[in-house]
Amino acid sequence: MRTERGVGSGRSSNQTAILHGTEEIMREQGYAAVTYRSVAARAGVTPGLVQYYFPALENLFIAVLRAGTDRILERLARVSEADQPLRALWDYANSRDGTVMLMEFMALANHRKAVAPVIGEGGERIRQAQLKTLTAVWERYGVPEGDVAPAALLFLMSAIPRMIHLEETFGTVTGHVEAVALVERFLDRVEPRMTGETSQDKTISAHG
Amino acid sequence: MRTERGVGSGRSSNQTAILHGTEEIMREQGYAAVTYRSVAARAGVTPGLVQYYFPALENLFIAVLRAGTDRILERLARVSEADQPLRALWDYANSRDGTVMLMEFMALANHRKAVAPVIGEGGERIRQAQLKTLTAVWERYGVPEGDVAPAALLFLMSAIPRMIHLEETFGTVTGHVEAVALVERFLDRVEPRMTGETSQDKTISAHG
DNA sequence: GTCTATACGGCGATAGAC
DNA sequence: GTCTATCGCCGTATAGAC
Repeated sequence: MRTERGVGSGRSSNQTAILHGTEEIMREQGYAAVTYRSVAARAGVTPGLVQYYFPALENLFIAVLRAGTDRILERLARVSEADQPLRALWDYANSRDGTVMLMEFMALANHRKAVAPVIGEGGERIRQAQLKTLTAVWERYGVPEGDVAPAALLFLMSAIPRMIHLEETFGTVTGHVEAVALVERFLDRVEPRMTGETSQDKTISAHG
Repeated sequence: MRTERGVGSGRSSNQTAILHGTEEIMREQGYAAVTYRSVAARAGVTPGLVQYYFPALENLFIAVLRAGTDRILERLARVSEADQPLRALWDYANSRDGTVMLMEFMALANHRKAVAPVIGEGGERIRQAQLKTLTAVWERYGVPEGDVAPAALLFLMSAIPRMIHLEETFGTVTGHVEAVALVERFLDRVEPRMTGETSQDKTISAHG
C-alpha cells in the first residue's frame, strides 16, 4: 500500500523485518525503546538502513500504526457477521492486545504530533464500521431501548473497557466491576446469551 | 509535606519556582519538553540546582503530580458541599485543565515507571472521596434508579468526558454527543436543574 | 545546605561516501 | 540503495565553591 520510498508497490524483506521488529519492541518494552539502533539490531540490519526507509522515527511509527489499523478493520468485518454482534463488539473492545498498542500510540502521539491525526483517522474508520454494524443490529432487534442511541452505546462499549484497562495499569480500580456489570446487564437484556435456537453456531454465520 | 532533601517541612522559593515552572512547561509544551535545562531557564536557576533538589527527572515529575492531586482533593471537598453534587461532579469531570494534565501524566507514566503508582494512588484517593459524596447523595435522593450503583455512575461520569477529550485530541468524534446526552438526560431525571426553591444559591451551601 | 561547572555516554538527525 | 561519520541535544554523575 504505502511506501516510504519510491520502490514500487511492494515492500522489501528488510522493510517488513523493520516494521515487524518495531511492533515487537513497542509491545514488549514500549515506544520509548524504539530507536534506530534497537530496531536495527532486532531486524538484523544497520541503523542507517532503518533511517533510509524511515527518515524520521515518526515515519516508522506511522507505518506500524497504519498496518495495525488495517488489521483491525479486517477483524471487524468478521465481527459484523457474527451471530451475536453486540457481544462480539464487546469482546473486541475488551481484548487486551489491541488496547495495549492503542494506549502506546496515544502516549506516543503526545510528543510525536504527526502521529495524532493518523490515530484519529483510523479511529473514525473503525468506529464508522462498527456503527454500521450496530445500526443494522438496532433495526433487527427493534430498538430495544428508546433512549440509547447506537452511537452512544458504541462509544460506551469502547470507552469503558479502554479506560478500565488504562486505570488498572496505574492501580485505580474503584467502580470498574460495577461499570462492567452495568453493560453486561444491558447486553443480557437486548441480546440474551444464545442457547442454540436461532441459527447455526457461535461461529461466523452468513445472515448478517 | 514532602521534601526531596532534608530541609525541614517548608520549600525554598527556588523549589517552588522549579515546581511551578515544570508544570507550566508540561501544560504548554508537554512533558517531553521538561529537561533540566528547560526547567532551569524557566525558573531562573541553573540546571545543576534543579538536579540538586530532584536528582532524577522522575522525582521532579512525581513532586508536581502530588501537588496537583492535593489541589484536586481540596477542590472536591468543596464540591461535596454543593447544592447539586451530581452536576458539580459532572462539571469537574468535564473540566479541560485537569484532563490535560492527567493525560500528560498518563503518557509520561508509560516510560517513567515510578510515576504510574503515584497516579493510581492519587486516583484512588480522589475516587473514594467522590464515592463518599455520591453515596450520601444516593441516600438523600432515595436511589433513583434501582440499577445504577453509585460506583458505576461515578466511573462513567469520570471516564466518559476523559475519553471524549482524549479522542477529540486525535480527531475521533463519533458517538461523543450521544454519550454526553445520555448522561445529561440521566442527570435531568435524578437531579433536575435548580429553579431556586430548595436552598440558598447555586454557590456553595453548608447543608452537605 | 545550597549552588555551580564540567565531563560522559547515548540519542535523533544530517551530510555525504561508496 | 546502503552505510558511516559527525553534530548538537539530552540525563546523569561528580568535584568542589560558597
